[in-house]
This record gives sequence, C-alpha cells and structure tokens, in this order.
Amino acid sequence: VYKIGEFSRLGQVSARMLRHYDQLGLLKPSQTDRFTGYRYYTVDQLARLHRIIALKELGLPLEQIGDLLQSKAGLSAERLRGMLLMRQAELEHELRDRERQLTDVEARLRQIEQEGRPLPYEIVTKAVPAQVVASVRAVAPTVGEMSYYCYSLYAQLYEGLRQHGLAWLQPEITLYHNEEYVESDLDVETAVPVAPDPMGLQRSLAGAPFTARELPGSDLAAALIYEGPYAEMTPAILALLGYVAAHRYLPAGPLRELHLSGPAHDEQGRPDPAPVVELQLPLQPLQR
Amino acid sequence: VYKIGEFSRLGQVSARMLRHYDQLGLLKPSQTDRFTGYRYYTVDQLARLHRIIALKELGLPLEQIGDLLQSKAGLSAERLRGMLLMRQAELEHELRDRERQLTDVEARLRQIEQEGRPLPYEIVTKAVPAQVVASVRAVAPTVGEMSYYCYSLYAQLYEGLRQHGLAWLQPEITLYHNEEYVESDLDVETAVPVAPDPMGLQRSLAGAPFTARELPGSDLAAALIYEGPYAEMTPAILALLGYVAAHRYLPAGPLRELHLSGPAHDEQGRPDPAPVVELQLPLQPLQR
DNA sequence: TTGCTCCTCACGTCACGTGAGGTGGC
DNA sequence: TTGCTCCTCACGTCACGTGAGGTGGC
Repeated sequence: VYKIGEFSRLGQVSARMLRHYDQLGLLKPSQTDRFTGYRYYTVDQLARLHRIIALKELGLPLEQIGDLLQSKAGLSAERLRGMLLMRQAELEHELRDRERQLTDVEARLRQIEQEGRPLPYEIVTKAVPAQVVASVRAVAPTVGEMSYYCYSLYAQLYEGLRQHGLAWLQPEITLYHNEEYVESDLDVETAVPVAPDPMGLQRSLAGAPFTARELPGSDLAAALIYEGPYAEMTPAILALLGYVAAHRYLPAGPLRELHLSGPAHDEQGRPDPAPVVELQLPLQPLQR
Repeated sequence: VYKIGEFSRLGQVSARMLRHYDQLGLLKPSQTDRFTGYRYYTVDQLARLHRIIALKELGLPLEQIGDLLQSKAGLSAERLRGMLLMRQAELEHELRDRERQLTDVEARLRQIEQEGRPLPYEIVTKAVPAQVVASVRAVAPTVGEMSYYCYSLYAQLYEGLRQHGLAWLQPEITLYHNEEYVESDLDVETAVPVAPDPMGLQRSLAGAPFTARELPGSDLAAALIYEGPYAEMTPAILALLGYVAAHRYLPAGPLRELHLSGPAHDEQGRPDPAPVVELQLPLQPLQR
C-alpha cells in the first residue's frame, strides 16, 4: 500500500493529478484516512491509472474516460468505439487546421525574408452574403481610362436610380469581370446594393440605363482591406491573387471592390480623400 | 461611424469579441460615449480588425498580437518574424502530436474491429530511471522450465545477498535477453534493486554467486501493466511487441518484467496469489 | 408601450500547476 | 526541533459564449 507520493512516482504522474482523478471519481484511493485525509493506493490500482493515462494520451476528455471506466468488467467495446470515432474525426479536423496554419506561417516568413517587411494589409478568408444590386457594365480600353470610366458609370447609375425613384445602400461595389489581371479592355461593372423588391424590380426597370440582379454570396472568399488612393491599389490586388494561388484556391467569380468609406467620388466629382476599400474574391470550396 | 453591432457584422466577428479586444487594448473604439458606454467604430478601424483576425488565424495569442500592434507604423518585421518562428516550431510539434494520436486511435479502432473487444491492458510510453541491481543470469532450455528456473535464480540471488549482508529493494525485475520472442534457450536474468554503494560494491562481491551492475535508464520505453497469473502472460508480451512494431520503434535493450505486487514466490516457494506485473521495453528514440 | 440594441458584471470552459496556510510522523 | 510529506482551498490559464439584470432610442 502506497502513499500518494510513492504511487505518483510509480505511475509517473503528479500527486496533484491523482487528487484530481480522485475528485472526479476516476481513480479513488483504495483507502482514505478519515482523520488526516491521507490517500492510500494499492498496486492493482496501477492498471486503472495506466488505462486513464493511455486514454488521455489519445486526447479523450477525462469525463469520457470516466464514463468508460464506469463499467466494472473491462471497457465496453461499443462505447469506446463511438468515442474513438468521434475523436478520429476531431483529430482529422485539427490536423487540417494546423496544416493550414503552418502553411500560412511559412508563407509569411518567406514573404518577410524576401521583402524585408510584412505586407501593409492582411488577407483573411470569410463568407460574403448574397445581395441585390443595381449595376451598369462597360469595357474600359486601357488601365489609364479606368478611373474616368468608373466615375462616369457610377454617375450614370446614380442618375438612373434617382430617375426611377429607387433608394440605394452603401457600399458601392466595383466588379472586375476579366478572368485574369489585365491592363487593357477591362470589363468592369459598377454596382450599388438596393433593397430586394418583392413587387418585381425587373419589370419596372424596362428601358432603364442599368439592370438589377442578385449578386451571389459565397461561403468562402479571400478578402483584404486596403487604405490609400485608388491609383495605388494594384499591389494589393496582386497580393490577393498571389495568396489565392499559394493556397491552391480557385476563383469563383469576379473580384469585388467595396468602397467602405463611401463613394469613390462625391457629387461634384471630387475623389474620396481617405478611401478604405475591401477587395473580395469569391473562391471555390477546396475538395481534396 | 458604426455602433458595435454594425461594425461586428462588417468585420464578421461577434460584438463580444469587439468588447474583449477593447478591454485588452487591441482595438479601442474610435469613440466611446461617456454616459451610455456605447462604443463607436469607424471604417478605417476595419483594417486593424482584419489584422487582428488574420494573426489570430495563425494561432498567435492575443497578447502577442497586442505587442505587434503597439508599434504605430506597420508591423515590426523583426518581432513578427520572431513570433512566427516560435509559432512554426509549436505547430510542427502539435502536428506530430496529433498525428501520433490519430495513428493510435486508428490502431485501436482496427483492434476492436478485429477482436470484438478492447485489449485488457493499456500500453503507454514513459521514461524509466536507471538503477543499480544485483542479478544472476542463466539460460532456460525450454519455456516449460522458465518458471522453475526463475524461482531458483531468485532464491539463489536472495541467499547470496543475505550471505553478503546486503539489503535489497522492491520490485524484482526479470530481464529477457533474447532479441526476439523465443520458446527455447531463454536467456533470462533475475535482478533486484540495491542501494548504490559509494564504497565500491564490486570489490566486496568477489566470489559472490551474483553480480552488481547499473541497469540503464531509458527516456523512452513502452510499458504495460498486466494482472493475472504469470503462466498466461504471453499475449501481453506479444501485444507489447506488436505495439512497438506498429509504431516503428526499435527496442533498445532487454524486455523487463517488474513484479510490482512483490516477489513471484514467497520464501516457502508459494506463488504470488494476485500478481501485478509491469512489462517495460526500452526503445530507441525515433529519428525521422 | 413594445422590440431592438447596447451596457456591465460574472460564471463556465479543461486539466491541472502553483502557491498559501496548516497538519502529522520520523 | 527540523525536514519531509501530506492535506484543503483557491487562483490562474485562454478567448471568448452565454446568461442575468438593466438602460437608451425609435
């Protein structure tokens, strides 16, 4: 018969753990002194302790281990199997998660080695909701004309909305329909969210200089928040595309540019002095 | 300017998280109403929130993220690099750990499928300490003679110790020196721990029917606790060897059989009525 | 007045490690 | 008497989720 210190050395666990297991009912000492509270263990309890340690090593919570040890004669194969299957699924999920984290950490380390400093923006993945937008679309011949094209497309859009007596919401969303990053013939769409119309928005818009449609949501999108002038946004776009490529994601729709700090130009055509822009790229969920 | 609910929707985080980050100083609202306590955020704080989320996704603790965000102008490449390197090492360790757990869980599931019920003993890995033992060694021609051989070897050992006036400790340890599991010519050594002797144990033992030596420790050993008669221990030994093989470990010394419940036979030669035995197999640390 | 949003505590999570403060046996 | 071991609380861990109980603006 052993005192707690001896038994803890035999079992290679701390005395605190033995007290803890006592408290949880996992491993009651074979005898406890009623006056001093001293716990006394016997050798044959080592087998039970070993079992607890072995199951704990698999990552099972103590409560489940307690359930298993309840049955006096050996473990119930059925219950154990159930717990192992759950733990297996959990482990597979955790493994994928850590692998992704490790990939990301390593990518960032490489990026710092190469550039000498971290990126001035962060890329995260998130879900984006579906919404109804009114929009106009056109092709700008060159990058240099983009700014003017966008400005006039938005002006045209707002003018049309006003004429049709339609209210709109924030933020403006510019969509880039080209499959890849290009510097000429940019297929661009400017959009603003509108309240979904139960009466049938489409019919009332016959002949309008814009269309209404649902901009689909996406459970998975890469997003980046950019602060600075629109003219200098190209590196951010490339960083986002690079991130997506590095993670072997595939785009699932046009790049979206959300003007979070308000319209890119006010009604007098003056540019937003301090733009905050969110770039979103919807992605296909990855199947392995 | 947004209230906490709007801002939380924009950033895809809970309001509770925003309050938490406020409390930790990670992301203070740009303005807080002095009377109602209402928190007000601005769009340009979204970039900071994004950064927090992105770093959190890597598994960095909020406290470290706070350190990084302290520096007003962008992240310090040096500090970030340091944290990423630490996190990388941590992740590699966690990954190895989960992989081991998954392997073990799957092995147990297979075992249940095949046998219909779990093993009646658990195998764990642990460190075993070095100790000084007195021992005698011999070869038993067949398995059938093992029991008698061991009994007489222990009797010879205890007799010799008594004659030399040496005290000994628990537990008896039987060592099996054969490289593999065999059924004839069993090279067996029976040992008991003795106090290490600073005066030079060896010299006083000239002519003794036993030797004293250090039984080396091992940082890694597979161990199993067996309860039952010695004669039925074979399946436990095979299970232990199977475990070691399944994990691609290599043995690093003879199998040890510790008689935890006391000597296998008392002085009248009667066997221990309820033996508790720990089997230990020292292992080579695995290098990949 | 009724919902909605916001607020501030404060508990619970999981398996212990780590004191604090005190007692029993050699 | 001095160490050693044991005891029982109780706090701290990490990043929030989840009430409880209450207030301000449409």
